[in-house]
Amino acid sequence: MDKNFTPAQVEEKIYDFWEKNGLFESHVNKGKKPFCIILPPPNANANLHLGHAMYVYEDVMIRYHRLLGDEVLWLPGADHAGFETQYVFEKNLQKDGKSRFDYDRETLFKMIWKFVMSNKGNMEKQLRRLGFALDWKKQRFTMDKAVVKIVHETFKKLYEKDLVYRAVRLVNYCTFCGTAFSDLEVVHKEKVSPLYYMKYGPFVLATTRPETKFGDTGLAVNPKDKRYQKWIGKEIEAEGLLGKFRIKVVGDDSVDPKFGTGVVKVTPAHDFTDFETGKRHNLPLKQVIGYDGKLNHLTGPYQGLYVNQARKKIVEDLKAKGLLDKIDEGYQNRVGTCYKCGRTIEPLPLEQWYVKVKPLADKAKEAVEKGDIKIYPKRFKKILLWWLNNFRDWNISRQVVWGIRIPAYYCRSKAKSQKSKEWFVSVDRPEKCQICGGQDFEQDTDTFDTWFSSGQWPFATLQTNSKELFDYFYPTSVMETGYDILPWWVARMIMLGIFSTGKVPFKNVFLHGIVRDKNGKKMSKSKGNVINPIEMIDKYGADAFRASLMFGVKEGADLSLSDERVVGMRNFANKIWNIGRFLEISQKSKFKSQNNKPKVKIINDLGKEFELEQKKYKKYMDSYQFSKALGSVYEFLWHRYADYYLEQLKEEVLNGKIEVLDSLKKVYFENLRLLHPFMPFLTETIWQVFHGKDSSILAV
RNA sequence: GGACUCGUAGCUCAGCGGCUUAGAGCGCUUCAUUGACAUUGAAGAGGUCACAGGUUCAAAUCCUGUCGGGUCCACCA
Repeated sequence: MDKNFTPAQVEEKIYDFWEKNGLFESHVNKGKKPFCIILPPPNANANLHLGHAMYVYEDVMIRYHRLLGDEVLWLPGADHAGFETQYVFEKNLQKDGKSRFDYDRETLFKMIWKFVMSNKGNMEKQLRRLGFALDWKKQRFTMDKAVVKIVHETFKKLYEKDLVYRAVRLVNYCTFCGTAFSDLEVVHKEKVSPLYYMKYGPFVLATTRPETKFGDTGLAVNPKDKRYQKWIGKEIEAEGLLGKFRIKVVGDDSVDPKFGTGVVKVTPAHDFTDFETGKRHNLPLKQVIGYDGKLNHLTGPYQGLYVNQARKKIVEDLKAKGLLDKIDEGYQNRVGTCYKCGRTIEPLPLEQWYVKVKPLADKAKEAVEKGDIKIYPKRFKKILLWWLNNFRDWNISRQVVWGIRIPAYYCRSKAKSQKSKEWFVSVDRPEKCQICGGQDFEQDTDTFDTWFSSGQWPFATLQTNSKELFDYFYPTSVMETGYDILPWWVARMIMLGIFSTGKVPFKNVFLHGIVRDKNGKKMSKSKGNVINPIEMIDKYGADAFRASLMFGVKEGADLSLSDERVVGMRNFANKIWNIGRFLEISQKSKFKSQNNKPKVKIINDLGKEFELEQKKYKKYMDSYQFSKALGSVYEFLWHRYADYYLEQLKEEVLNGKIEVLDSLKKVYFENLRLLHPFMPFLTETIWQVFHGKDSSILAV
């Protein structure tokens, strides 16, 4: 053995050895206890980041259970990540001076497919570098034909059970990204928005969005507000920028008499609250802003202006016409922005597919409350239940090319004759219209929200492998992922999993924290504090890097990563290596006969202490306290075994007391097995030094 | 406005189903060392456990409040 452990020399070889010998593979084995984790599929559009490295928690569980002798499956995969990927791809196009509008749908799709496939390969290589014991033969991609089929079937089943519907509502639309989003993709930001007090006939009313005034179809006051009661139900006449207009006044409880002047303009097509108010009072929807973010033909001279330009111009014109009462410049409110590009979200009316969430959430809630699914750390249970209680219906339509196209169709000839589309849902493209016999179908051009497909991941991956595999491993044992996607992914997997299979998708949820920089700051490209996991592996080895993500970290808490942390673990790895080296050198040395008695008591103490360590370790591992498990091995091997016992027994071993050496070796090997889930490359390398190149610590 | 979380050694953090001198990693100080390892060993310095009350024989640990970070959610136009 060399003086130091050099990870770069062994990691690739060892991983190949594992993979070639099928040590990560799993089979249906009724005689053994199944243990299964589905890897959260990384997006196939970029390199792995530290969030993915945190899946090391899964590898720890997987390898631990393999060593326990369970039948273990860790199933890898990749997510096409619809909008996200298209966004990344468009950024690349931009560098070449192109945009998505330069290509037709099919060409664009093909280009992205190619892009994704090359990224996917790269991503898989990187997962291997982390040492993950994944069963590659069973890997899946969310765009695999068989997976897509399942997604289609789920959609159809939801539709048939009346849990999916199509409706015109206001959606969260990003006019830059060109698509609608679900509520979760909207980030509310605190902003200073001037509050404009405009004159509306006999009233003055306050608004932050004067440019939507052309879409006003009513005014609202609180019915209890004595100042305005007499106007309720009447139409008023007012002077506007496009001349005189008449507008109806309604009474609505949602109006706060203390805000502004107590009078609100109702713009049902461009404000979520107003949309609801409008519905209550039958006010028409008048859309004056287009999906391109510009004012439309209903706005006279303002047509063609972007919202911000229009606002400026309109305020000027209002002033000029004496229609502006005052401006409160310091007003603060929260504005919805696009989580991706950061621009203001425009609420716009659009017809979309919605999942009726409540019935699904109720079942999910029951499963969580009953304990069919356990959540670790337990504080997240409350948060999950909060979400399940507060989800609104889920818009799953995305105006994006890259994704699973929604299998909904309408018959063109029928649509023409009836002037309205009647949608129907079909897993495969229909051949003939069942009503008019027509064959000219138009498929919905939208694709599914990525989370709609990834929400089906646990059962889709298993079912597309084989029925036997599904029956054996489902519900899976643990879902391990970052707490930041609890509502996006975990909650939806539970809802869709129960809906589709009648069973929970996993029995336990373990959530890890976010990796931050050494000062506890969030990593971001703009701050320049992003750490690349692969670079850390190159520098210190995969084992040291992996251990540094867990050592001394409370489960579910955020982690501050620094080089110093990894160095500490690199040193630990080297220490373990050198214990092995010492034992190896000792066993090679010639044994001289000895007269003095071996130090029996110390050896017995070592044995006892090891037993205690083993018990602690097991307790920690079985209760998801992996950091403590690692800590107990660290403490024992370094500070007890090496610093104390080895120092005491060193001379005897070097002088050839073979029974002492054997006891030391026994405890050492056992500890290698305890450490293996955390530091697989190191422990396997040492194992093979003592047990032969063809042996594996995993195959004992 | 609601919820969650954190405030412990110079730094990053454990400990928090109450009980001995409050811990780790890194950093720092002194010493040691030519055959396991300087990616080492030994010894050590360093903390009013944010603050104020309360419960208790006993609190960093439980409760209440205050201050200060962080995060998530929320249709105040």
